[in-house]
Amino acid sequence: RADNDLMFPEVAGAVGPFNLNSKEAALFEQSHTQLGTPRLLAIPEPSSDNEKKKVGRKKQKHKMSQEPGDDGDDRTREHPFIVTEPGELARGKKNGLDYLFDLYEQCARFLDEVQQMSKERGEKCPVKVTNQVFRHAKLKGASYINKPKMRHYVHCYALHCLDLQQSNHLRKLYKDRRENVGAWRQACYLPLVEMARQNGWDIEGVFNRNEKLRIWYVPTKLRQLCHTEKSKDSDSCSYE
Amino acid sequence: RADNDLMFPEVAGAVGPFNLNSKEAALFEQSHTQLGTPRLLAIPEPSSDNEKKKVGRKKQKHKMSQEPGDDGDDRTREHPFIVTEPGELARGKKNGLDYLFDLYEQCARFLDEVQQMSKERGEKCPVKVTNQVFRHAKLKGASYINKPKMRHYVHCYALHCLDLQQSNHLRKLYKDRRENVGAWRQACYLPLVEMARQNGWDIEGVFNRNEKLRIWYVPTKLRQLCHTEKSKDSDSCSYE
DNA sequence: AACCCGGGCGACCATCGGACGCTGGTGCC
DNA sequence: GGCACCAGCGTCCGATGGTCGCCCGGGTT
Repeated sequence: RADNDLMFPEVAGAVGPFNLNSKEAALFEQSHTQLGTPRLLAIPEPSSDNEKKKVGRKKQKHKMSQEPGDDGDDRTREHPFIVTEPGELARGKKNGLDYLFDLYEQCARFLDEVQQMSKERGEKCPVKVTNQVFRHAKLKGASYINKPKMRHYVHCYALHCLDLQQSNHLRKLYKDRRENVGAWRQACYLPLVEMARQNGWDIEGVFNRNEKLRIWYVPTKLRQLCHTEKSKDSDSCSYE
Repeated sequence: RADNDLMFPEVAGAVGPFNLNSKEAALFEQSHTQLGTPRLLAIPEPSSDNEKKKVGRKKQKHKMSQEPGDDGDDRTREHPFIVTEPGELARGKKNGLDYLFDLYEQCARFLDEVQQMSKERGEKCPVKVTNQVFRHAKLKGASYINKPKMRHYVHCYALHCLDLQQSNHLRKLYKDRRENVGAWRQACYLPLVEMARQNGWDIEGVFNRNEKLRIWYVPTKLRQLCHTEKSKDSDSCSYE
């Protein structure tokens, strides 16, 4: 039959079910490039996992089979973030904000790779940091990157990209006040809402116009804040 | 607690679960504007349903409760398309290609509306014709628009947008040869692949550069064809 | 050592983009 | 009227964007 979309006989067979996208066949992933450690993890503030790098030990499965006397270093969970000022190294079992922001740059790099690959394979080419990118990052060994975390702090990174000055001030302020990360994170919204106001409330546009931000989805909460602020604005002056 | 993302007390309550997006609350939809019939359905070639417009009768449910002697006019399925040349009205219980292409323009209009609405509500604003747009079209009474159909013929519409001349020629050719719609549809791929070749195989870019096409996803089949043709190109000259 | 605070991220969910193939409309004989 | 063709579109499916809250790490007492 000629239909069922199998046109171009020479093509049909060759192209058919050949999308490695969704599983990213380990073949392609394991190899070389090693983005994770040499350049990237080294740059910012690796209080995280390369303190001693006891390499991968067995993954403890809920209190079972844990050598006694060895409380290991194969941490599963990343150390929590604390508010640090720019250039400051986090003390103790914590990670600083420079490290947090570097994670976003790493993701951008992983996105680049995914884009390159999908172009070579003739697949849909992602424009944003998608699930596929997180999966790719994991396969490349960047297990410290995960979706919920990255999405959680996107707007903090946004402020960092859009107004480094103000972002740095806020970090210093919240550090000196000994506020926790959650409080700092919340505080990052306000300056962004102000920026949106100055850009006709087009927060989407604000993101898209910035080279580094373009690849990140605007967080729902930020969009909502902009929306309600806009409404309050136009409420309070009853003309127009 | 201050976290759990409920910051800005005055905002939290007001904004919370107020996304009408996914159901499009009939309230907002039923009303006015009536895109469907007056301007749009009237323009092209409504061999479709307004021949007599016996308004909505009961939807027959698989041979049950059908007034005898009344084999009604409440057609469920649209009349199939036939290959028509530009300006030609389809004869009999068929629809012509001008009508098909108009459906795409209607979708663009529905997308506009959805974008307007989502901007007003501070929701994510779709850039492409998404499920939401099809749902909106249906709610607005354009029941003759549906996703599988529109996706099926996207590349035909693409040719129509990108090279009207060639599209028209192809239509005439296939009409004169008395080819069926499926054959014409298949034939539409080739000129597009050629266009992609002339644009560095960037079919995505070809779509995005065209005002009307930008809102449509590049069909998988077309992307795959471009990919395999590209491979054949570079195979056949062994240098580089 | 025990406790409690805070936040990392596993895992879930609604919805998405995408596709297949059944159903039945349609024209021909 | 009956049949064979073929295409419309209901309906499914894997994967996506987005989120919640459990679990436990870590600092404090």
